[in-house]
Amino acid sequence: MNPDQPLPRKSRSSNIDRRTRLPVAQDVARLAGVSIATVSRALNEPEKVRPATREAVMKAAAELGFVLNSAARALSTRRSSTVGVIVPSYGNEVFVRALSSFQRTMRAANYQVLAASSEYDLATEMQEVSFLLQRSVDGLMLVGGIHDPDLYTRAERSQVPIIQSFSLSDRHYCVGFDNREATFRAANYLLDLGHKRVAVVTGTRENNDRAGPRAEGVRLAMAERGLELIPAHDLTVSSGIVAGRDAFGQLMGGPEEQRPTAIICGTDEIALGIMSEASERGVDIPRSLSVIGFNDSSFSAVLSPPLTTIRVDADEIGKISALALLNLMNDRTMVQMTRITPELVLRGTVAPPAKL
Amino acid sequence: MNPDQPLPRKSRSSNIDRRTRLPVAQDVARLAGVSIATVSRALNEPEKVRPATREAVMKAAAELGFVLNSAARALSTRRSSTVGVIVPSYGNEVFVRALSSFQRTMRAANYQVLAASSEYDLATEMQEVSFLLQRSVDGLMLVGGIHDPDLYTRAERSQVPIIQSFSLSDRHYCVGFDNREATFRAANYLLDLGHKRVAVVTGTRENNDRAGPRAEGVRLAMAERGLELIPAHDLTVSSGIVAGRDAFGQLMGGPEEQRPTAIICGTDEIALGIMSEASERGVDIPRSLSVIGFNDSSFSAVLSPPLTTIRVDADEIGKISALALLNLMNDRTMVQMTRITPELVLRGTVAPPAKL
DNA sequence: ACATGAGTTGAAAGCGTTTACATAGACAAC
DNA sequence: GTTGTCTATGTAAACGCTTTCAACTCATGT
Repeated sequence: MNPDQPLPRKSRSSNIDRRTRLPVAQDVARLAGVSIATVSRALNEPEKVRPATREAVMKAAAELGFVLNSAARALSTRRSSTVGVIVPSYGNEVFVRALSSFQRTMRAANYQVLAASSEYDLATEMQEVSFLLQRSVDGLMLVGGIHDPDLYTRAERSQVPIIQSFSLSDRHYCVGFDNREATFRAANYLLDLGHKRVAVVTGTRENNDRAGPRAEGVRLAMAERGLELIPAHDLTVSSGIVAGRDAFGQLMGGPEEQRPTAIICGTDEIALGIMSEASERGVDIPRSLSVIGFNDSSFSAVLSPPLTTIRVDADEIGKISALALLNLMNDRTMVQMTRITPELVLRGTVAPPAKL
Repeated sequence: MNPDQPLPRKSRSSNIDRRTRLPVAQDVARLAGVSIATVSRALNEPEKVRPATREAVMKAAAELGFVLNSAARALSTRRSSTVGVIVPSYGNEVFVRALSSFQRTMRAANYQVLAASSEYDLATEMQEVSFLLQRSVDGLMLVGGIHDPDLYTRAERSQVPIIQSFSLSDRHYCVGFDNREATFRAANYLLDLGHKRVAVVTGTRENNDRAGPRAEGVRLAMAERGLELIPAHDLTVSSGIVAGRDAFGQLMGGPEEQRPTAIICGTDEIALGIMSEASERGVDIPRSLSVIGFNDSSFSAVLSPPLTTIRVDADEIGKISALALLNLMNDRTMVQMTRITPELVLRGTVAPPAKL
């Protein structure tokens, strides 16, 4: 337009060089009449500077609207005050709840959390972990104990502690519960009521140490009573509500004397799918079919009938995991395993078998 | 133990000084026989270095297991490759969905996302934003257009672009929809069926530009037909399923001729609560009461009866918001407003009023 | 032969903190 | 008065990158 007008000096970065550069510690130091080191101390270790000095610094900082540059801080201290979390999926309410309380706890300790989902895929998870390590997170929370073997190596190399959640392990720090025992107890409850044909349907068991053991628990309980969990009654489906609907079809398709009289589900979503399909096909729950879910999702209590389910305190898992990780990151001693106890919540979807 | 043994030199940071220090660019440079500048270029702008050199660098980097230190990078470039998102709550599936697709899109562009929830509180939101700005996020996604006035000032000061979602604005970049129009259409659908007493129940409307307009839309549709949305039929509740149950009690408590024949809900969770309570009290949906939800949550289609609801494509909102923000952060031109169209999904919870 | 210029590379100056170390006072003990 | 101990502050060197600028290498055109 106007070639006479001198172009603004190109700044170093591609961003516009604003006259209003953000204030840095040096500016605060100048205004407060102290050195930059004192500014840093006043902000990070207030007890180490004389009250009068401290206040001068605080005042100057407030006046300028100064905020510490966290990248510089991270570079200097070699800690990012950031932790990473990888959950299998955001579609499962229980993970979101755990994530949420994990985050709340971390936030209170002045940590930021970077979250990602693996979509139940080990390679994706590894990729996300790489990304997180590159961001030099100070700690990592993972779900379950099955991961890319490289993951542990890499994390250790970067000295990033890992906390495992939702399952137990004797080789890693963990906050979780015994998945097998949970369904074992649920199955026993059904067997006590007289059920003989109990089915189990879970999400994918590949690289998953929650779903597999849940099926195991049922098998075990039945075995103890001389019953067999027949293959047709042991289903692996993709997770989610629609998967539950499909499962119903597969389980209840055969002749009546082969159909299960009760189903234990790996998630409440699957249970909901089964209930929905049952209602559509006119199968009465619980009179003709008992159903037990897992997780006690928010909707479970208000279904009709309300869903009997295995409740897991996800908030607790998230919170304790966070506290544990905080300990680990600060080289404090730390119990290796925290065991959460799932609780069988009796509601309206279980009854004795019809033919009893 | 052994006082003769010299103590290991105390390292600068409190961490243990590992013999296995992580490799830095300098190490790669040395191994590849090039300068550190070339390493940086090979990694960031491969096309600017001769193929042979590039490969030498890559090989050396791989051999050492080198990863860029993102804090150093951020400090140097003044960009963190991190964006922040604040949603009102993780308890609302629709926000989680949007967040998830936002994240996926950002991730593909090599950005990390820091997420937080405001719990529908402006002060909390502002606090989180402060925290995010301190982390020097490059961009911000917020839900709705009502925020602490400081928020915009501070963001602008840091030159952090903001994208608003789930509602529209002519003052800010936004990806959302017309909340009033959405319920307006839903209300008209009910009115066309002959309903005269339509109620509306939403979550908190304070500092919320989604819930308020949703109620507005109903009022407007009724007004156009000479009907009045009476105060007793216009409810604000805390969000969630239990809130829905309460709402049912309040709305259906009065004498029959004052009860609404249809209810439009601000979320599917509220609708679920209402349905649950209705079923418990023996009120037949849809014959005695029609219900319309909002968001089309995953469980809505499998309720019995399946919930008629206003579907909002949260994945789309998340994805487009991310793309928009990416444009903004790269000083690219950008449409100011992207309008998503909600869709009324007809299912089983609406029927003509009983007394027609 | 020489200037021109495009394409590569290296040296070095940041980026904004933290922190080891030095220094300077103040005060007590001798 | 000297010495030593403390405490509060300042100096300056990292931290590990990116990027400007200059230098250098080869073609290429004249």
